[in-house]
Amino acid sequence: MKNRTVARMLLEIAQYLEIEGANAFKVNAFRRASQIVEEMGEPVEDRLAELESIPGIGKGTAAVIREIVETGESVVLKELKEKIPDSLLPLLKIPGLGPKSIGRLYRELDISSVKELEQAIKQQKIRSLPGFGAKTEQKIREGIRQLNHKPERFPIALMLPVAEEIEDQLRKCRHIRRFSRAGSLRRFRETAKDLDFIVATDHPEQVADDLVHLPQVRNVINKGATKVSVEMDYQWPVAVDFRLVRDDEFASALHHFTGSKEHNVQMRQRAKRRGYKISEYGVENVETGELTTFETEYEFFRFFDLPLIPPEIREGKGEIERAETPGGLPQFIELSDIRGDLHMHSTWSDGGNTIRDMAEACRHRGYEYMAITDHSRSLRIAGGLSEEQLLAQKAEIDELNKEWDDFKILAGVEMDILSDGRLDFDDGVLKEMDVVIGSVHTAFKQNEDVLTKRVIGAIENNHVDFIAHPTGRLIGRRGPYALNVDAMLRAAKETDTAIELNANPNRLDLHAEHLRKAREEYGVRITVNTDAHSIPELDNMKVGIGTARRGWLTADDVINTMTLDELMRYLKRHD
DNA sequence: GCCGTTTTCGGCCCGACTGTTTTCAGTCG
Repeated sequence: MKNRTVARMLLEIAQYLEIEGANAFKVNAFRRASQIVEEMGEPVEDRLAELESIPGIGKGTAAVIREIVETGESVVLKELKEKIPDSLLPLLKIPGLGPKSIGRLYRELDISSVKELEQAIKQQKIRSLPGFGAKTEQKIREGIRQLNHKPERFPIALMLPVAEEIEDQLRKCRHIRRFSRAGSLRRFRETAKDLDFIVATDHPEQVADDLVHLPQVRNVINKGATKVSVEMDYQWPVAVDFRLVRDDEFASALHHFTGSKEHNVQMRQRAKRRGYKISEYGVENVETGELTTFETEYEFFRFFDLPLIPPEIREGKGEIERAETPGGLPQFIELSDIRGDLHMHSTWSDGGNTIRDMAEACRHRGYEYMAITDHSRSLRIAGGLSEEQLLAQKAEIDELNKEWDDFKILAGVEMDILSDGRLDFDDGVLKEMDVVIGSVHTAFKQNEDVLTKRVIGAIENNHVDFIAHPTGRLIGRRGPYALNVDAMLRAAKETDTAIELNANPNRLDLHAEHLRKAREEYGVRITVNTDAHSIPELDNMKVGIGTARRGWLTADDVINTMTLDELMRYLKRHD
């Protein structure tokens, strides 16, 4: 029984209870239990004896978990399913329609599926219900339409350029004192539902007018003195919220709308214990009613005796507790710690720019080194290099390196790990290269055993320095292949081989949870690289660093923060 | 259902917005 299955069943219990109209806190208890099981590092069946000692799990939920693990079923869930048809659950996804309304629609109009709901709307049955009206009916209709036509969340690769474009516009707006992105994009979550911006201004009405006239606005959802919601026209309609606040409210609003929800709940619980109330406007002393505001988030956290908790780790996953321990939070990696990019392509294989252009671009970014790592011979579709071409390329790199004394190009290769587990070049070639990357580009469908052996085989080769985009997933398009990540990390630790965090926003691979595991459980070295196929893609390092911070990484965990000398010693350690 | 350096009972994060209402419930973030 997988943790995911147990979590899924607990969540279903929560959803049925919610529709039934059960106590909201009881619902929340099951939802929380579901999340705890989902995020548990080890199999839940190994922890059956100590379930009640986990915060958030008590007598009730522990009994249900044990029952599910031991019998595969839950009596509670079974009984709920008999009372409430499972075809009601999809209705929970309709925006604007919540569990209370769904419960009433079912009990009073006998509606038990999206189809029946659509029919009832057509027959104008909804508006006849007390408390519902014509507008609500239309809102539900619109909600169903959205559900069918729009992905729920957009990948960060799509949202980042949109956010950057909006920020360019905001910089040009008059009457704006300062602004910041907020929400899940500020936390560098890999997908986002919408975009949030906090805007400080003394003239909210004028700014609101300017915002609804931004070029890409296609639809104004909502326009008031504190909030402007619009839909912007990109590949899909993108929902964008602007919160207009006074300058002294800016820090509190920014914290509030950056979230995550779980982080905010924990901060508010902490405030409450101390006799304060946190809102988006400031911190209120419950006894005196006095409101404290802050110039910056740093001051906000300091008010609660905490260091600044970076947005990227505000997920309610132990960051507040860790900040309080004597050691405090780690010193998280920053973009300025990166001294070079160790994975990129040139016109020699499928890249768009020459080696010289890529080098100048890297030097311009303040790097001390970079590695050219074009594809190897088997990857024909990407113009993979033969042995001879690889050595010729190395000669070109040696020539180029004479031009700078403050910068060095390392000669590398992104070598295919073939489907039968062999490597694309033999050791004689590999030992000539400064950087050797092992990558899986074929036979993604292999089973876990075969695929994991392929990757570990590459790790065990003395010349392989790191494994690129280890799980192969493409966010929103293709899931990871069946790699046993724990087994890979163990092998990487034993051989002191690094693992890549591929900074391409379509990949972000390894993802944040695996990175945190790599650091905290295995102590594996990571390398953050862009895998750039053209100069602009070198800027993806920003997203990579955001993701590294989500994974709680420090500069010491990442090999391309080393000086050139340190790095060369590290790369040579096996040769 | 969960939880307790104020509590084993009585709380459980907070506010805005919307649509339906004469004072509020539901939904959302």
